[in-house]
Amino acid sequence: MARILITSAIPYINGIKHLGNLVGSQLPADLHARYMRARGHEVLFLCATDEHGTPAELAAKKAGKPVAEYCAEMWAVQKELSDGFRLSFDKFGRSSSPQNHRLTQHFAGRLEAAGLIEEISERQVYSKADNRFLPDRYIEGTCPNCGYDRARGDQCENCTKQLDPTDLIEPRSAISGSTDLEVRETKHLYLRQSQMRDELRAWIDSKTDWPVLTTSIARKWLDDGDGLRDRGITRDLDWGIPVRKGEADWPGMEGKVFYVWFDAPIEYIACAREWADETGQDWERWWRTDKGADDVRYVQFMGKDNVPFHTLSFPATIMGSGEPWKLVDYIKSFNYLNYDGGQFSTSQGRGVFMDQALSILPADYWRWWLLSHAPENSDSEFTWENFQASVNKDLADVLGNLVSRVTKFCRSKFGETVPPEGSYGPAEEELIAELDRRLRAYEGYMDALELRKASAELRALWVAGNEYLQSTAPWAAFKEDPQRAAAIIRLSLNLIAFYGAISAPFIPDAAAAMSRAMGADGAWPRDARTALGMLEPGAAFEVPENLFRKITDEERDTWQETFSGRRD
RNA sequence: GGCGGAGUAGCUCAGUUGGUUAGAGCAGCGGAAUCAUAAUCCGCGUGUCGGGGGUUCAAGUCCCUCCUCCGCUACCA
Repeated sequence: MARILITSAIPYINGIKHLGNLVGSQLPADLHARYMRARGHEVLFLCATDEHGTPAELAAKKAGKPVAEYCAEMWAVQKELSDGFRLSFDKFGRSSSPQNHRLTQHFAGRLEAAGLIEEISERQVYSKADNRFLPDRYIEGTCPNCGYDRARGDQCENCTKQLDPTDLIEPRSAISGSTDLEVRETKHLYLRQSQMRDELRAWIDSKTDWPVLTTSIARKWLDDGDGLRDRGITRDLDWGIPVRKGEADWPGMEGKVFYVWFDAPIEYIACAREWADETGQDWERWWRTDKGADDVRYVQFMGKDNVPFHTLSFPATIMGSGEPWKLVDYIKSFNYLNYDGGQFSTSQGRGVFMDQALSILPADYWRWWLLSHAPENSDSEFTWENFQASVNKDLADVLGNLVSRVTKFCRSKFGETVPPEGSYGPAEEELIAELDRRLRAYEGYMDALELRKASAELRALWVAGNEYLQSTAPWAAFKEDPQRAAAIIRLSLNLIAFYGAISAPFIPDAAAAMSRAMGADGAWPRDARTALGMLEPGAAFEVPENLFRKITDEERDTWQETFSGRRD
């Protein structure tokens, strides 16, 4: 038994996430957490909302609420949705927690003591009307290159030219439209990541088993241009973690807060403290290698856009502290899921969002499709036709119908108890051999975080049940040899319990229904032979409701139309 | 522009260090069965492996070049 620490990239507080966000981090993390728990490992699975930054402030303003109140409400919304998708976090925390305030300030103090913080005076655009400094992308104006009148301060979307806010002609605030802007001097703290370049590179180089996607992005940042650049870790905002040097004030930094990308990853640790404070558990044995965490395996899940922060900035923070914090052991990163020929878009409301998905169909339907089509090797695409086909075929026909035909046949011929008559023969031996072979393959893929292959193997395990049933044909055997039919059905009922156990990481609700109907505990099977002899002959079982319903062509067409456009 | 990923059957995708007739699921066609959510099972794949060139006894798999799509490009998170 091992101890596994799992974190999912923390979703930004600003609004409800779409399925592309879900499949790139939280959902595969949950699959791994559920699987590892089922295999008997001790798991701590953490996630949280990422609450600081300009977008949160603006969203709160738009909603007409104080930002703290807005975040608290949105946290509750996201929590409810993650529960709805059956994400089994041990703690769903908040980056605005007191624990994270203390820890973030602590890290800043340590980094300062280690000489890794530098104060830099810089000039930034300030909007008097908005009473705030404006990040580059919140400044709009006319592009000096192509004349596009809605170019942003960081880049012109029309001609793709990289810009500096001061390049813009007639710059205005993207927030209020005000042109009353001025450049002001402001002081910020920079994390001197460049000092740690060699250390970071050596660490990345040691991770030979990481996905290429992960390491190539990290190396690109290490080597791009003059190499890894220092990074500002403070902002002139009201909402955030006040800049402090550990417990002490930070002269000259009054009124400033830490930048979200500094405090957000630290929330991974703070979240464990939130969990510990609530449950009385020990968080240090998960996070401090001097206090028991040296044998923890730490796995992170994220979309590819988050990789630089998890391979460089956060490790730099941890290494630079000089304290024995646990570093990540494996980073599983994902490409993007596209939506029906284009991108999912939060700003345009294009695609399916978590709340909408659950209002249409239960979590298992989405979990199955998303996990079995996870964008592991390249971007992948969601289409309603594909979704309908997968759900109907895999879940309703192959798995759901198998449960239905077995339990209903048994009820009509033998009653709702496990028939004790008859014994297993060659057909059963053959099935057991195949199930064992496939179970081992399935476990191997799950261990290796090969999601698509794991799902294909699980499906093949379900298919093996149909093949067995088809070839042994208990409905025919019943006419001449009822005992033989009884043995086949007894095995098949055990098979349902077996599937209930091994399917749980993907489709927890249906799997629980299968286990419950068979009176099984859902424990991971040791091997097929043992698993297929688990149910007590003569024991009662229930015929469950159909596990999955099918998606009709009409529904598919309706949904395709509904979600093609704009949300709200 | 730079960096990275991808371009394989109608669709979604697999294809270890180059090696026998390039695979899976879905869809399609034919058949079996009728316990079941008309659900299952069996059989059927002549694909310029994006184009071109090269290395090799042998390339989807290595090298060069071109084309197309996508992502990132660092104070949005």
